[in-house]
Amino acid sequence: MPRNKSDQNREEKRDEIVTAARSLFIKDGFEATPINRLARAAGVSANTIYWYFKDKDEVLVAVLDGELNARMTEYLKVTFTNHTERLLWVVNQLEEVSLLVSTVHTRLQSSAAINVWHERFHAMTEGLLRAEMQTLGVASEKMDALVKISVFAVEGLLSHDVSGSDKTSICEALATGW
Amino acid sequence: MPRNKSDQNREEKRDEIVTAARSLFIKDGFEATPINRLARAAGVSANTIYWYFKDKDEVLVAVLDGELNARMTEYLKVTFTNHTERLLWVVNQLEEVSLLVSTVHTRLQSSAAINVWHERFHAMTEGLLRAEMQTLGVASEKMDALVKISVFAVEGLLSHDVSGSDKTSICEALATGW
DNA sequence: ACCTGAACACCGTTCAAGT
DNA sequence: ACCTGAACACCGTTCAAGT
Repeated sequence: MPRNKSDQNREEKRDEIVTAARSLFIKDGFEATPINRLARAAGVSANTIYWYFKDKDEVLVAVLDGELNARMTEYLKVTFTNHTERLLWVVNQLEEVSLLVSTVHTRLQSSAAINVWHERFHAMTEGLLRAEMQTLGVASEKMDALVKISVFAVEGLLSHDVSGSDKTSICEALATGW
Repeated sequence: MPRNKSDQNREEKRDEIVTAARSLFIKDGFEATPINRLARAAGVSANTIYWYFKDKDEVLVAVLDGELNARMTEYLKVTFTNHTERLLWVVNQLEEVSLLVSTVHTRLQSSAAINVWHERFHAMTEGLLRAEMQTLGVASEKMDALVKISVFAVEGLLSHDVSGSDKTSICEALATGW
């Protein structure tokens, strides 16, 4: 059943706002992008954004969903030769949106919407990681701990910008143990 | 040489502000504590705080220094039976000031003062950890990676509140390898 | 339904003026 | 030197009013 014209326009307009938000949030950061500037970039007035989104955090969630989708599509297309390489790929991808990552961790506490998104994201990535590590023969008693350690290490790499060689050796240590 | 009266009063007043800030920042959080409320709790007017501190972040740095000092004094008094126990102790200590921890990671980007403090903190804790792990016979090529992984894992535990049993198994995995 | 200009509430910080 | 009341700048959000 085809959408009516009004609905189409609504989605297009919403998308324009999200597109503008994506580029600004990634380049300048969520906190450094006032609603006013976002509105100007999207070609609407500031309060119009509140017609399409409940609040600024909901705009962020839309951006996050879009980015996650794009990166996941990419991930499924790549073939990795080993686990270290896979972890490094993830780190590099996340580094391109590192401002988004730190904003999520910041707003987690004050925004229920971001909190929910963050939990879903962790559940998903931990699930993928667990499946991958099972094929590598990680002992099942240490599995849960190692999965979380890997996720935390990747997040740490993003927020503490570490040298490239340290990044590599950290991913290697995660992949091969000690 | 004794301080003159004016200097004494200045330090005492400053301390009163820091004491009020410590309790509010830890209980409610830095972001949820407007300068106004802090001023009222300290018994001064809002702008008086700017006579003693350059800005709100500098108040935070004073609180962080005080807390770090207190916890370090405590740390040196405790004797640990193994490395897992030591890591768990650190996690528990940091959990008592978890709002401070997440605020530091948040304000890191926008405040030079917090950034400097954060770097010093990491240098110090990584140094302590490295020394400890050397006595445990960790291979020196993996040392740097393992130190950073441990720090990141501890930070992850704080910001993602994980179950108690997961905490234990993560610290065990960090201490005993995989 | 969709959009806007104007206003509101909040917050960190500064300024002119006092002692 | 120390402190204050008042004001400023900024920002997210809402409201009354338009089409």
